[in-house]
Amino acid sequence: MTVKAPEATRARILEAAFEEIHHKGFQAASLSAIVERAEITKGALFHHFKGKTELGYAVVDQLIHSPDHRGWIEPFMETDDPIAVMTEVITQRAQMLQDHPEIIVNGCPVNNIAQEMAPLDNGFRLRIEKIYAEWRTVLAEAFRRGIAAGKVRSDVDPEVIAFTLVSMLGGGIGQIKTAQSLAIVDIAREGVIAYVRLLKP
Amino acid sequence: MTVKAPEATRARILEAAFEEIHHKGFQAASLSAIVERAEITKGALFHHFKGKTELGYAVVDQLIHSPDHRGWIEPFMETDDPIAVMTEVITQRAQMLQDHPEIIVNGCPVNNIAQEMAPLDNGFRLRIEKIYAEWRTVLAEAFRRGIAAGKVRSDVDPEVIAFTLVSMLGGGIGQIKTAQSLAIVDIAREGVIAYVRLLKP
DNA sequence: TTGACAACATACCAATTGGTATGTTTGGTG
DNA sequence: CACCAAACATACCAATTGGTATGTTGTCAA
Repeated sequence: MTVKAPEATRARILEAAFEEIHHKGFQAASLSAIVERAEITKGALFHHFKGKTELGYAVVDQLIHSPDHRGWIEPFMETDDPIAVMTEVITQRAQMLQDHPEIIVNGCPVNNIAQEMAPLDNGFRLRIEKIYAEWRTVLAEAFRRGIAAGKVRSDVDPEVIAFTLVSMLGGGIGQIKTAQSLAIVDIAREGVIAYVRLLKP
Repeated sequence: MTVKAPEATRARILEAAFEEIHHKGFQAASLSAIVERAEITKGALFHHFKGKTELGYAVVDQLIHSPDHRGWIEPFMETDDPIAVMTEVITQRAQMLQDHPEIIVNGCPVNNIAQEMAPLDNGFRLRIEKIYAEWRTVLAEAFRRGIAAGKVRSDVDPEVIAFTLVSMLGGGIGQIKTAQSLAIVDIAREGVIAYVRLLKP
């Protein structure tokens, strides 16, 4: 690193921190390991971030914009047929797990840090809650439109469905991570599809 | 501790370790803190357990027998109406959360350590998988009996339902822990009840 | 061209970690 | 009663942790 490029350096630190945290968890993540992974020094790290906690916050703040997470949100933002969209999305994601088993082993980054840090630090908790709240809101509104369009049963509460779906996906990843078998990915996918299927009028 | 009572001492260590791990996670759990909490010394701890990992294994092994966890399993072991039983159990548990907000903040011990340690250590992973596998099996068999008894739709796969319910509960606790609001407990309960309701013939 | 400040690097720090070596005490057995 | 292994206690260890103090280097405005 002879060239000075603060934005690029910051991005590399964030990337290295994200991977270290994704693999080890936040508390077990080592700043020395992050520094090594980013091929910089502690001087650079502490120049860009006040401390480990602030670095963690920055990582979480960037999670909400990650393509991986947006893929769960944006397909539902305009549709009035969330059942069809969810079936598509879950099928595509399950397929992706076959090729990239990394998620099967290490789980969803958002879910991981949520489970670990939400009870321990309010800064983390509020940031993660923001992510989940947006997710639930988008899903709920999609199902509301679905009901209005007659494509979803009208005797269900959209917000309850949204919460349940987020639970199902987060908990599913957790079980997959624990089982570490490809067979259980199919079961997880079928579970979600069967659920939304039951929501048809 | 002047009196020597190895079994009692071991139990106290396990209890202290359980609480420390439940609050901080396994990796962040400090043996010194556990020693302090159990009001013993490191000599006693390392006399009873080979090291931190073995202690963690022992804690997980005991989780499967905890009354809190058995309460999710045993009610389904004989019934042929799992929908009614789940509605009962979830209602009772949601009520319990109102009085004991500790779980709302710190989450389900099994779920916590599963998320944290399953990817990092195969010893943990296998032990946790055993817990989940038993849970899924009992639920699946209950729903199989339910189908045979005509109390559950026959066009659903019991194993898929079992997996989905475990996902829903684990993920639900995760969201509750992040949201830390009592209102969301109601939504979580309604989500589970609405789901099993849809499974009626 | 030259400051001057941001962007880094190096070398260190006290505190804490899991673990160990070496005790001392206790309760049961011969 | 003697004694001996099990059940603890005390004091320590090297390694690692997040963090800091003090540099050096590059870049851009004046």
